[in-house]
Amino acid sequence: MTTEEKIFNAARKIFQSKGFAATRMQEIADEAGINKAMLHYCFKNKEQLFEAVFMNAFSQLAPQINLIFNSEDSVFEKIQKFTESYISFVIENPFLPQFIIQELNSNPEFVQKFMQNPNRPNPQNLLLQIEKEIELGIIKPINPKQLVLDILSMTIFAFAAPVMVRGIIGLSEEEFHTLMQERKTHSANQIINAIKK
Amino acid sequence: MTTEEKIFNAARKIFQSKGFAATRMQEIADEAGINKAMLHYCFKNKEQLFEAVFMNAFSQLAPQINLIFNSEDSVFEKIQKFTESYISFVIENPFLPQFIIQELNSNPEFVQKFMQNPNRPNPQNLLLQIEKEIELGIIKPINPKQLVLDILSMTIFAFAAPVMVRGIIGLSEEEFHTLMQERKTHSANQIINAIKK
DNA sequence: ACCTTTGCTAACCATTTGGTTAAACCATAT
DNA sequence: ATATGGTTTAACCAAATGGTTAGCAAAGGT
Repeated sequence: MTTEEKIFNAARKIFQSKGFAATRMQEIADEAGINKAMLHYCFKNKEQLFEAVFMNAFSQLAPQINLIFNSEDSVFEKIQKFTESYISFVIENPFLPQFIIQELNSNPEFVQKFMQNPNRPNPQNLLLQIEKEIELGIIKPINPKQLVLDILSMTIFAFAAPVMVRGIIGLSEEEFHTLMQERKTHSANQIINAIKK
Repeated sequence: MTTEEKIFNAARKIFQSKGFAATRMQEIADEAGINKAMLHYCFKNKEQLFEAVFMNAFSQLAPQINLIFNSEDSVFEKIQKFTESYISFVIENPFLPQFIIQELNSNPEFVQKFMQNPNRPNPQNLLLQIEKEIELGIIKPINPKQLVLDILSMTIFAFAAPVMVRGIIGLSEEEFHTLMQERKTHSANQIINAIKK
């Protein structure tokens, strides 16, 4: 592993658990097992190191989201495949959603950087497909944007606010994990039940 | 308005938009129009000032959540009333959800302080009621905890990750606001459609 | 009138923090 | 062997930051 990789991995670990403002460059250096000056040798400054981590995280998640938006499946199949693969993915990377959401909230100008990314999530196809299936009588008449938001909400929320969810519902770490496994199919079933005629 | 109130309001504004780590005591003092020393005259330190703001925010939200958990309504009615009143409330206080979620995530030990709060959200009643209505054949057989999580997800997510949602779906601030108005009834309808027999 | 308490501020302090510098190290080419 | 160029570090620096101090000013009690 190159020094740059060591730094990047350390930075990812610290940034993702503490956020940008609460992260100290010294802590990243310690975690990477190198001198603080080395950070600035490989990455110009804190902002640039953070941006590298952030863009990497987002480029891991974005393709997952695009899976649902751009395939040949029906809307129902897309919903099933998306919840299944998205939840499986974030169970392995539980810090990703809250990291991205938190930094996006406190740094809204970042949004424009994604919109330039070719991998950016683009719901145009899916929105049109939903309209079409409504006309065909497959789906109940609803606002397609609401449906897309439903899908995102049902899959992402628990990972965006795990501490709150566990606190309110009263779940141990293990019970939470079990609930998330079950959620892969549950959330798809709920959404499909709600919209199918 | 007393000086203490001026400080508290300034602190709320800054903390809620930037989070604990990124907030500077000097910025709070400027916002309040007083000297930095005055902050420490009224509040012991940054942590204690933050905790006052945080607890206040949570005590505004918690009763809303309890509304759904402890009334005499049926589950369907509870869902309708909860989405309606909760979304109306957070439209007026849009920073609250992301503030609470963010600080809870980066400070999980706070959870225990709520659990001592008498107003804490307690879903026991609702969970039992859901089980009962399943037995009565009113609701399809599902895991009651999943249903509670569905309700929270569908109502809160858009306010927890507004920047992400607007970025992905592609909404102006105004379109987002309209979508949230519509969401008061949409989310309840979706959930009820999904579970009613 | 005089003292005490309370509200408030300018100036100051110690520490932390992001970032720099100059020198050391080390592999490779000559 | 020696020079060269990239890699790494200890030591350092300036600015920012949370917090303190000493004292002023006004209100109230005696």
